[in-house]
Amino acid sequence: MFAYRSNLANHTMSSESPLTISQRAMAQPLGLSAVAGEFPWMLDLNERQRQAVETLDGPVLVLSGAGTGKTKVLTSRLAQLLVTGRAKPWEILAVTFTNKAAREMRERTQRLIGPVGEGLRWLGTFHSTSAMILRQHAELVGLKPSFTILDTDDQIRLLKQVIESEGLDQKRWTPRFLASLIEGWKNRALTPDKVPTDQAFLFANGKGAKLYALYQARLKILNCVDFGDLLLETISLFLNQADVLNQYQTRFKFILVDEYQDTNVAQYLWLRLLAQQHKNLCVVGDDDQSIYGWRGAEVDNILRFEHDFPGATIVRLERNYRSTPHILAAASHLISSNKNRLGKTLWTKMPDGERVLVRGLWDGEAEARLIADDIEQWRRSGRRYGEGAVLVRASWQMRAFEERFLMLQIPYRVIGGPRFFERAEIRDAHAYFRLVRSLDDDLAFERIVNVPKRGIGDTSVQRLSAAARLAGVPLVTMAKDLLGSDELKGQARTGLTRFINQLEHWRKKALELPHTELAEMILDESGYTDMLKADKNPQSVSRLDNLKELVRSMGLFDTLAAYLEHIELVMDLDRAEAGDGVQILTLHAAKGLEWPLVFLPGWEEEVFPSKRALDEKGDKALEEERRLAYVGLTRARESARISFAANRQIYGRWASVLPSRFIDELPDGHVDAVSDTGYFTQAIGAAEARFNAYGPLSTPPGDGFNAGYESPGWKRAQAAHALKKGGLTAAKGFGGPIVDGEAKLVAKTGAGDAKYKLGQRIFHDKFGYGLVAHVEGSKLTIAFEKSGEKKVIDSFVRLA
DNA sequence: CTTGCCTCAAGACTT
DNA sequence: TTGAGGCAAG
Repeated sequence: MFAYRSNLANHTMSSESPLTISQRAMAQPLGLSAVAGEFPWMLDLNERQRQAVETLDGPVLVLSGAGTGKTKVLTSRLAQLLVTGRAKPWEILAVTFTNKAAREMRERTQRLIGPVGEGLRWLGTFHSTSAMILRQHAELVGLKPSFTILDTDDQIRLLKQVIESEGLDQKRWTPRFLASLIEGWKNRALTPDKVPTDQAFLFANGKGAKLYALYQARLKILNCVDFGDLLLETISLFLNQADVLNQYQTRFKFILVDEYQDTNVAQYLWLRLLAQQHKNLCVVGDDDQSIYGWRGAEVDNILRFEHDFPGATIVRLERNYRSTPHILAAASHLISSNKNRLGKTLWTKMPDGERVLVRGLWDGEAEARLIADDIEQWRRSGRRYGEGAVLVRASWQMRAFEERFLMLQIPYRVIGGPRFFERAEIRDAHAYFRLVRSLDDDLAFERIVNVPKRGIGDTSVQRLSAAARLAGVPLVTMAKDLLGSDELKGQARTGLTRFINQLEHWRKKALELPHTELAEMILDESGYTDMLKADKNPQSVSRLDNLKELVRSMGLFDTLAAYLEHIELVMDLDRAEAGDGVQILTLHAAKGLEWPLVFLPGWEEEVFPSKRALDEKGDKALEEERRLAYVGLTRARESARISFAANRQIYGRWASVLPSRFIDELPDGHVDAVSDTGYFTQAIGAAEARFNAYGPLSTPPGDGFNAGYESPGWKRAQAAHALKKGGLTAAKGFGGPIVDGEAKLVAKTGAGDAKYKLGQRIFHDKFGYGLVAHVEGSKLTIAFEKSGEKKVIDSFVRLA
C-alpha cells in the first residue's frame, strides 16, 4: 500500500519454500552456532521467553514486565512461525500501536531471519492495517478507495461547520470538546445510533449523537475518514460482510499483538473478530504499564484475557535485564499498592548498585539546579549526557530544566512536543499538495486559500462555502463560477482569480515535473516561502528549514500520491536525532525507553499524582498514576533519582506543595532519602531513623549542625538553617552508604508530634503571616492573610 | 481585511 | 506565566 521505497518494494517471498527460508536463516551471521534442532535465536532466550516463543497454538497471554525482553520474544516468535513453516509471511497479522514499534519489530525480525521479514505484509499498526483492509473494500462501506484520512486539524474544522450548521454557540460548545467526545465513542466502538442518551447529553443538551451522525455523513460526502473510523469502519465491514470477514479470518493463521494493555474496546472487537477462526492469538503486554486510560485504553482487556479467550496459556516474563535490584524493588513495592493487577515479581541477577535517591528541595528552581549539577558530575565522571533523562509528569515542568540547561550549556533534547507533521507550515504545504492532487479537497482549500494573505477573508470564504454547499459542488468549482459572475469584488476577486489560475498551472506542471520540483515550485510561486522570509518571527527560519526537510523527505517516494498516502497515515518522519544530549520528556513518552541515569522530579501531591487524578472519585485514576510512577522508575538502569519541592510556581502562582504519596509507598531498604533542607515529612522521618541507626557516619561534614537529629527541634532548626544558607547546601553530605535496612522510611504523612496548635499565628517566608487552621501531624493548613488557605509543612513556618 | 489588545484556561498524545 | 482565540478599532 505504501510505496515506501526502502521497505516493501521488492519482496519475492511467495515463491520461496520454508526450507529455503530456514536455510537462509541459518546462514545468517548471528555469532551463535545452532545446536541440532534448535534455531539460533532460541539460544538467546531464557526459559519463560522460550515458552512464550514455542507456544504457537491457541490463545497466549505473555505478561512481560518492564525490561524483560518483550520485543525479543515477539520477534523470535515471528521467526519461529516462519522458519518452522507454520505460516507464510502473509498469513501472520502482527499489530502494534505506533509506527516506530512496527518498524522496530520488522527490523529486528529481519535481523533474525533475513529479508524474509520484508514479506510480512500485515505487520503494522492497528490503523495502517485497517486502512489497507478498508481500501480493498471501500465501496462496501460507502467510500471510494482513494479516501482521505483526516488529521485532527481538519477534523476540528469540519466539526466547527457541523456545530454552526445546527445554530449552536460554538463558544459554549467547542468543536474540540465534541471531537474528544466522538473520539471517545469511537474508541468504544459506538456508532451514532449506539451512543447512550446520557453520553449524548454531554454535548449541547442531548444533541451529541445527532451532531456525531451529521459529522459522519459529512465525512462520507467528502470521502474522508478520521482515525477512529479506520477501525470502526473495518469492524462494520466485517460485521456486515460475512464473506469479507471470512476471507481475513482464514488468511490470518496467527495473530500477534504488542502492548495489549493499551488496546481499547474497538481494537478488542477488531481482534476478536479476526482471531475467531484459528484462535491463534498471542498478545503481549504488561498491565502494570497501562497508562493510556485517558485515551480509551481498557486495562480490563488484558485483565480479562483468560476469560475472553478460554484455554489461554499465560506466560509471565519476570526476569529483568535492565535495572539494579534496588530500582526493581522500589518499583515493585510501589506498584504493589495497586489492587487491579495480575501480579508479577520482577527479579534480576544484576549487582546491587545504588539505592533510589529521594531528595526534597525548597522550590522548583533548586530542583533544576540540583539535577543539572548531578548531570555535570555524571559527565565529569566520564559518562555521556545522552545517558541521562529527566522524566516529568506534565510538559509545563520541562521549562525549568530547559532554562537551567541552557544557562549551564548542558546539551539537551526535548522529546515529544509538537511533531514535525503537526507544524503549521508542514500542514499548509500538505494542503497545497492535496489541492493540486484533487481540486475537490475542500478542507485543504479552506486551509490555504488565504495563506499567504491574498485578501480573501472570512466573509468571502463563508459566502463561497455557503454557495458551494447549496449547489453541492466543491469549493474550487464554486469559486470559478463565482468569478464568472460579479459576486466578488476588489481584493477578494483579484486574489481568488490568481489563486485559481495558479492551481491550474500547478496541475499542468504536475504532469511534467518530478514531484519534488513541483513542490518547490508551489511553495515559491504561492508566495509561501516569501511570507516566511518576510516574517520577523525568529521561528520562521526553522520553518523554512522544515519545508526544505519536507521536500527532501518527499524524495523517498516515487510520486506525490504515494507520498501523501503515506503521510496521512504515518505522520512519523523521524526528526534527525542530534548528537549527545540529556533527554527531557514526559513519563508517557518514556514508556519503552531506558537510560542509565533517570531523574524523576516533581513528585508532589497534585502534580504527581496529578490534581485531576486526585479529584476523580474511585481509585482508577490514581492507580493509573501509580503505574506511571512505576513506568518512570523502571526506565532506569543504574540510577533513579526522585525529587520533590516544597514550593512550586504553577501557572504563574506560587503554591506550596506536599510530597507525593508515592514517596510514602517506596520501600525503605532500597531508598536513600536525602534531606538538604530537612523540612520534608516522610523523608525527614527516614533521615532521622537513618541517622539514628547510622550514627555520626552519615553526618554531613563541617558546620556543627548535625548533632541531635533526634531532638524535637531538629527539623525546624534544620529548616531555618537551610533557609538562612539559601536552600540546599549539603545534598551530597547526607548520602553515603546506609546499612540499616530496618529503619522506617515511611514515617506516614500525618504521623508524629504536632508542633503547632490551632489558631496560632505564624510566619512563612513566601506567604507571610497567617493563622493555623488545621493540623495533621506535620502538615498544616494555614489561613494566610494575603494568599488565603494553603497547606504547608510545619518546618517552613515559625511562630509569629 | 488586518492588527493588536484582552480574556480565559491550563494533562498525559498516538493513529 | 503562557498561549490561543475572540473582538474592536484602523
